[in-house]
Amino acid sequence: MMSVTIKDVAKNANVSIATVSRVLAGKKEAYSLATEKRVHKAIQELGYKKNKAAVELVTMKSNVIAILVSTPKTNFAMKIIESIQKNAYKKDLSVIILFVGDNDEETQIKALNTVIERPVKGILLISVELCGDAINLLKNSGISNVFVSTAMSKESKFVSSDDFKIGYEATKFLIHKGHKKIGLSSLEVDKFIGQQRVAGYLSALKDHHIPQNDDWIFDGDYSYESGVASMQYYASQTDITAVIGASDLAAIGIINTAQKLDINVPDQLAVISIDGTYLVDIVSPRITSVTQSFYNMGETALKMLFSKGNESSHIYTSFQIDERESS
Amino acid sequence: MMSVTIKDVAKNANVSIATVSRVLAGKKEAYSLATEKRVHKAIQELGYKKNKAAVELVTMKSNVIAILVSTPKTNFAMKIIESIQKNAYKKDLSVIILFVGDNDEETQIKALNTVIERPVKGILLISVELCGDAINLLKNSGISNVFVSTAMSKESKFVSSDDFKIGYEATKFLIHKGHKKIGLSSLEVDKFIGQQRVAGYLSALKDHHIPQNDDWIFDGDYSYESGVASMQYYASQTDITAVIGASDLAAIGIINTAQKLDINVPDQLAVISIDGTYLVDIVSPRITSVTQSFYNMGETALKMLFSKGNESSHIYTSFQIDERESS
DNA sequence: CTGAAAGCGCTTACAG
DNA sequence: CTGAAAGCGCTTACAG
Repeated sequence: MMSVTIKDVAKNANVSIATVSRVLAGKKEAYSLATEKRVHKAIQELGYKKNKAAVELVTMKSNVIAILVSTPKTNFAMKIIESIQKNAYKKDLSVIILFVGDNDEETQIKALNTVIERPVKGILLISVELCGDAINLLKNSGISNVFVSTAMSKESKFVSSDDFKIGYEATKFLIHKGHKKIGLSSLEVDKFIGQQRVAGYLSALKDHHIPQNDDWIFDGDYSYESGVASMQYYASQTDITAVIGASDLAAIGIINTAQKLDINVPDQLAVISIDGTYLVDIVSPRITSVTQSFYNMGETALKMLFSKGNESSHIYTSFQIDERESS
Repeated sequence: MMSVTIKDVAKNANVSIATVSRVLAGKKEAYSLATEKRVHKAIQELGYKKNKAAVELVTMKSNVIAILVSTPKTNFAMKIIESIQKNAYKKDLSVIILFVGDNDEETQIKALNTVIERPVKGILLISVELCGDAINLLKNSGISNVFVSTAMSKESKFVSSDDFKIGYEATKFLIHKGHKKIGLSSLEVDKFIGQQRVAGYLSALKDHHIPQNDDWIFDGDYSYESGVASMQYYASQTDITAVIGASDLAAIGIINTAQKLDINVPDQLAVISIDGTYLVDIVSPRITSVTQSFYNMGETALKMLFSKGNESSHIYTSFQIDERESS
């Protein structure tokens, strides 16, 4: 199928292609009303669509932004994507989405190459920690980029919650409820976010003069299964009375396993989750959560992508604690 | 930042740009090993990346496929997208994702225009019913397309579950459990999928000589809230003993509301959901479901997109009933 | 095995 | 207000 080009429109409207291009671009001063009408009529008649590839080639830029997102173990990434998508749409930006493995250098490099091969306007990376070579590739590309939800290194732009503060506030909340033996479950303790939350957790304990216990911190991957495993462990090896689930799904795993073990939530075990997606409201008991503002996160990331200046600006989006039935 | 082009590589490797192009394309017969090595070395040194926009312009095709997906009310679309994404990745295809309103002609047209403006290889439409003008736009574009999860009209390619059969089998399952008063909740009764499921439901009742009752069918939109509303209605206006939730979320809404009303699931009310995503396993009671094969659906859709021939081929992916605790 | 050249569909100074 | 022309970075017959 031969598609209709700017030439066909020009011929039909009896003007030059330059004029058609100007009308298309809306350079008002550059053509008469009569011309404009003829061109629009021709476009209508022929069903003409601009060829973006040609435009991108000649202008060396595009209105495409790329999202790299790690294959979901949790469910919040979708919310961020939705937010980015909606806001991008308003600004006439197209969105390319690529899933990458979280610690998989090969897919990271491949995805980045795919993206860099076209003149994308910017790259958003949602909860992916980039491997060494991938970081260099991204830097050398010179393409504006923002890390979302996961803070990378100090030299990159990122928007996320303040995970230290999340760890601190979640812990403080449980302490104020009278708990002294508090678990911290299912986070990746050797990754940036995990470290921040652990640090915040420990800091809260310390500030309240509560002794810490390494056995209370359960390494995991934010998944439901990880929550299940942690609860089995906690029940058999510890005497905690409260636990912070590092994600909603992990918290649900904890609660379901507790119920199976005849441990009443919240009476025998208080649970608070981190994330606060719709899941916390549809399970029973409804889960008290540290609720992150994912929608705002996506919106902010998009703004940062186009903001001039500081290449290492960090923005923390707000979070709040929503008390429900599990604590 | 001036990026490096094929010219730079040619100069560095001391060959023509035609040769560089051939090496890049891997046309083995067309260059010597020595040349190949020099070119690859130059590419390495300069950090050259092909400009996709130029390639697309000259070849008039791309390896981009577009996904239009309706703004999620349910949670299964993500599974389909994940599947498409993974399989596309293997075939070196990039994926553009656009969210569109379900009955929103404006966003549908805008999204389609965005997509058609570049030489995309194909368009996948996940659970979106296209409005009239949008349908024409898609057809006239001449771009290969497949509807996923929602069957459109008979003239388009689609892959989905057989929703008549789903309605039939879900109903039969409950009948075999001894139920005669069976609700069908939260589906859009005036859309294609809803109609199919209703028809299957009625057919199963008829085949088993069970009288139908219009009051048992509750119009909705597959959402959690819709499930909640239906249960309030059923409890006050009907005496059903079993109900089919049109999505997992709807079923969860039904169950949570039943519990609030002191109606025991499954003893006083049996519940079966349609979808069978991970949600059915993390709530309590775990929900018996008609489990659709979303992963397979995405995979199949991608294959259909590139299959020659029949422009109106339909493929039904399989489903199964998984009995759990809610029935 | 290799290169010169045409051409893909646009945009944008430049000249009028 | 308008057009002729150069050029974006590639691919691919064509000719050798």
